[in-house]
Amino acid sequence: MATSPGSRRRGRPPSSEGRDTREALLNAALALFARLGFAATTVRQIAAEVGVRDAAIYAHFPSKQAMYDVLFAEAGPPSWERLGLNPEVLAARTPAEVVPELVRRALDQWSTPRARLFGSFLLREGAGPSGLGRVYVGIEATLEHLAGLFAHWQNQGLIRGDVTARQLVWELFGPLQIPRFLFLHPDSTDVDIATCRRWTDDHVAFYLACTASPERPRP
Amino acid sequence: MATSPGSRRRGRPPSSEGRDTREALLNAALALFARLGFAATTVRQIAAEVGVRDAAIYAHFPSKQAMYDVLFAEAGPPSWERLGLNPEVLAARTPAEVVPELVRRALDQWSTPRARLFGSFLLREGAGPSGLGRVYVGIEATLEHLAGLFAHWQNQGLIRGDVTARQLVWELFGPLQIPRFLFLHPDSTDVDIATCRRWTDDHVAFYLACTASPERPRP
Amino acid sequence: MATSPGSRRRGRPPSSEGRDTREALLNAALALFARLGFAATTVRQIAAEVGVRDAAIYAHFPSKQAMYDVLFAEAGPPSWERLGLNPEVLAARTPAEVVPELVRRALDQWSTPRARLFGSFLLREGAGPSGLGRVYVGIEATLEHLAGLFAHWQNQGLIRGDVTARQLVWELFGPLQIPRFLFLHPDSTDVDIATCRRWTDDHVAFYLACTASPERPRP
Amino acid sequence: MATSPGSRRRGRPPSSEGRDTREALLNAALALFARLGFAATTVRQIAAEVGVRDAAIYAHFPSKQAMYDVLFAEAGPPSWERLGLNPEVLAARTPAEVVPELVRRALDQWSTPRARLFGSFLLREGAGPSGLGRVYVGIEATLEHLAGLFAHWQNQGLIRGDVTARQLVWELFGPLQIPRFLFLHPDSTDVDIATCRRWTDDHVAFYLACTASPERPRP
DNA sequence: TATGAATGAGCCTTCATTCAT
DNA sequence: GATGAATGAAGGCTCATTCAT
Repeated sequence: MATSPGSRRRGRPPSSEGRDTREALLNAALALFARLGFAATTVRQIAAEVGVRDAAIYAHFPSKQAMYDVLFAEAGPPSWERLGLNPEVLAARTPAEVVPELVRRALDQWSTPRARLFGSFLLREGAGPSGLGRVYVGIEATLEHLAGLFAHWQNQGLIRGDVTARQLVWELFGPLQIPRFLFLHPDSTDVDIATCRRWTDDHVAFYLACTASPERPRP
Repeated sequence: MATSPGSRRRGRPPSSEGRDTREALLNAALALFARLGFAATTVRQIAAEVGVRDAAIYAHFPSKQAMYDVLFAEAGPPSWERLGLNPEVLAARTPAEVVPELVRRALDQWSTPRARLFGSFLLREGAGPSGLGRVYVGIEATLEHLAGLFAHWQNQGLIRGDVTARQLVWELFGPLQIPRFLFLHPDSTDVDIATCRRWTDDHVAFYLACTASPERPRP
Repeated sequence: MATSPGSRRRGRPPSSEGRDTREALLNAALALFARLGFAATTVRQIAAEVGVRDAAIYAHFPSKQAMYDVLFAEAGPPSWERLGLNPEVLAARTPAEVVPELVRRALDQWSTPRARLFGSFLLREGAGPSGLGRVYVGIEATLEHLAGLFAHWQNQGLIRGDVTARQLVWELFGPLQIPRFLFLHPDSTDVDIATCRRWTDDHVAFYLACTASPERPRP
Repeated sequence: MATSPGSRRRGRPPSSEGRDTREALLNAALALFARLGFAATTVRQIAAEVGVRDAAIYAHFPSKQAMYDVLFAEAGPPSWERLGLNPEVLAARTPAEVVPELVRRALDQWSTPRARLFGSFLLREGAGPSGLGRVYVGIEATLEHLAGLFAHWQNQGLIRGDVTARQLVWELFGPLQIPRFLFLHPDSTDVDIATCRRWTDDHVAFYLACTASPERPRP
């Protein structure tokens, strides 16, 4: 992955090499922060991964911390909008149809290399307010976004009504987080990802069985 | 917490001071590793926390890494045995009675300062096989230990039988891990701990409602 | 000799200062290794001698050991070629003329500050295979280079023929080594060097008297 | 050679272990100083070689430097007296008989492990006044001791008279020093020692041939 | 006399960063 | 925009030594 450094001549490179050195540096930094942690990652490593010298970094970022900050800001909650799942549309269908798709899409997103990197990155850096806090924000956003949908289903009698809609969402997505972080990390193999999917499928089946409205749906 | 070093004179301290420096160093290291991560923790910090000079560490451990290794080896799965929950005894009671107690005890253990430290420590260091892997081992141990109990309840018709006992255990404890790591970290306040307990209680209530055998218990 | 460091500002020095830091570092290291030995020499001393901070060394060499290795590699046998003594040319002259000149040139070379430094350096570092071994290689090279010349003289009856030519060379140069290392060290004064020359002259006179062919030269 | 430390119980050992810990320490120190040099030798190494802990050294010597000083003081010139060669007695015999014996005895002494250690020790520590200076003192003592003998032979016409007796001694022993230090070091093998002896024998033969009085001995 | 535990100094090296080019 | 050479701070660790036992 790392271009061998030292082969580069000095001075400003032809602009054909593109302006994406900055992007490349960010990617390298993300990968290394996720794998090693911020403190254990050196600017030399980041630069080497991109094939430049460490001093070149300071043409793009004022400091190592600044790279971290940029990444941290990007590491926002997974956007449900980006998932193309419109609650209004979904409301017309039944939980048995929608829930598996919901989970599948979430898993697809969590499985992307970039998401796995961000996940490890957040997990590592600060159990307290910083890292896991960010995960929490993501969860809250999900709850917010989907609670309406589940409430609608409750009103229709398609899903049990004896707990809040928020909790229903949480009971669906909360249990997925452990397999997610356990199996979806930057070094995951295909086997890991498949294992994760199996755990997830089992949970979804259980969830649907549990939450199906106990009484028969009203006519 | 940190005794001020530098005041001590040169040689061996009089035994009247009677402190177990080795243990103290391990505790300080655990706290710092959990809070800052291994790489960001310096041996001088560890030593200062105990009130000795950094060089004194090397009379007890061959290296900083060795301290980590000792801690890592200690950070085993939470022993269910130590929880004083005997499956045979529990089998005589109903899930509605036992499950909340089970969870309460687990939470009690996870809430201890030491467990919170170890949790953060493991979370930080190595998402892949090392840190979270250890968490996974803990989960597996739990599944192993309690699956028999749940199977017994299934046989008695006290709990739904349409999923495996293992999954029943997982559906109980899996969802607790996120609130656990979210709210039970080394810097948790009482509010954090209370919040965690509330999430947990909600889940237990939901779980019991879901898993109660759908057919009425056999007479 | 040491430029005072610490006055320099942070970044790259303006090229107007135009110094070859790498060479300067090697020279300083050689002097210190010779005087104090490798282990007793600190990188800070080396750097200070050159007027830079110790960290600057690592822009030029990967380690202190690497500096040693470079010097050790350089400390090859004194090149007779460099002495400008061509055996073919010398063969036309008599031992009584050539031998004193040979010795004088060797002594001139051994007397240079750099040669004295290398001598002490080699002497210090490893009596066994490393240091003195290198001296031995130098001696062997000399024997090799000059044996032909002495054999030629033997054939002409200009020098005694009852020992091998190799031994004749050795009997000339071997005895010079003790005064050499005794008096030609990095701290030699002019008096030391003069003393060395006196011992040497005495030996040469003795050598010529001894090795003159005992029989009268053939007509 | 090193007893494994750590097996010793604490406190004062039974006096049966003898009072030679001090001697053992000195021997270990000599070996290490010779092999590694003073600076590169640690008190831990010395102690370990003897099977005690480093702190124990300070029950016998006030400092590492003190050990060095004791050794250095011992490293006196090889005593010709100890060789049992009485110049008066030798004077009654011819150079052709005495010289080979003289050299053989010197070589025997230089070949002892202890002498080899002291040799390397002196060679290493201070090319200038300290180490080689000591060697020089040894040489001077030899010259002093034997000059009378050679002068006697000169008077008898048994050996050439055109150089001073002092130089005759020097021309005999000076050339031996290089093979001595080259082949007689602490790690010498039997092959090394044999090689040294061969070089030496060649030199002695050459020396005798050279120094035999050119004129026929007076009747 | 020997040990374990501690100190203070210092060592080699690494790191993030700066600056002239 | 990128580089090489430099800095200052610090980091892990070793060393000689001290002291209570």
